Amino acid sequence: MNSDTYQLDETDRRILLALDADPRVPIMMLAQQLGLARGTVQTRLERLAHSGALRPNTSRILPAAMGRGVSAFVSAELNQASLNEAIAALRQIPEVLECVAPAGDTDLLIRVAATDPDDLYRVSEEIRLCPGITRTSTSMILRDVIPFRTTELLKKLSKD
Amino acid sequence: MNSDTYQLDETDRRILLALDADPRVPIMMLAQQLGLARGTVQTRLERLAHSGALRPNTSRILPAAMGRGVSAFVSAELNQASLNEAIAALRQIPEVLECVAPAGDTDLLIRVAATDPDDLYRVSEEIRLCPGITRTSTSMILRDVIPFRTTELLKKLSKD
DNA sequence: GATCCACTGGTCATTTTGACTAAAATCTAG
DNA sequence: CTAGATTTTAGTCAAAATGACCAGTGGATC
Repeated sequence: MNSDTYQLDETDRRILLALDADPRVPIMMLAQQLGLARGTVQTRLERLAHSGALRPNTSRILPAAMGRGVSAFVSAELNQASLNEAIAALRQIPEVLECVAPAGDTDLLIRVAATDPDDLYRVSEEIRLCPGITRTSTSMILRDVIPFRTTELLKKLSKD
Repeated sequence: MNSDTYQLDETDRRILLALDADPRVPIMMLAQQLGLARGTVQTRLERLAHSGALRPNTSRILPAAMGRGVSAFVSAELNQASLNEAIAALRQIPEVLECVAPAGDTDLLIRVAATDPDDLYRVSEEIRLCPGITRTSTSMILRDVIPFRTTELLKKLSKD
């Protein structure tokens, strides 16, 4: 099963929404809250976990609590022949929180966290030195306006 | 207590790292794995939860499992006088997964999820019509190269 | 030397878990 | 419409985990 094929139904969505409020809530409470049998919730949760419909888990720690209060996006252009090496190298850099490949001039958009502007400079240098990367451009994140969420989308699905 | 002041110690990091593997693991198992008394882990977990060091929880569901297989970044320029209205309007759009304010020409960088390119167009239109937003530019995400993670950073802290 | 603090290792009653049932309800296809 | 498949329910069980306690220990700080 993979995320491309598995589609959530209303029950899945309700479970996930409830889990949104507290990810460690006991299954029994969930079942009560949702008016489902415990076994149902238990089965659904197992199915979800194995379905590939969930993002890989990451501790919910804020970079700021690790002294990494300075975040930025680094856009990188690269020699596309060495894409895979570049990615492998980026994966080794702990300050790289995330990386996506967008369409357009920017080949890779990399999210990083640093302790201060100086450290940010160091990290972006480290990225620029990754094999295949030809150019980078760094843009500090001034404010986290809407933190990542899927809740609203889940709610929307439930409505229609 | 807030995320700016609270700093993790080695024990916190070990707990978070263990929680990384399985966010719903029982406290008792955690304590065993880490060689700590149960009470200690219990206290730490409570403290973490109230410290503001954790990101707001979001269900780990992948947009793709909600039929939102098409992701994109929408960069928006705006009349900065109406920043707050713009943000409030964006928050209402379920397809908006995240939004940050970077330094530079782009005032807001908005991450969206859509069902297909057509839907993506609709969403970016919706964003363009938000109060104060003067210009948008949409760039599809071709590949999620490194999914969001803080694990490596946590590990790095533990090393030095 | 006294005080504070976090951690330990222990208790307790209560709740939750995982792994099972069998029966009812719901879906699906011929 | 009906037979078969699948899900959900509601129930069981022993084992484990929970939250809320406790007194005792060891390290810092004053």
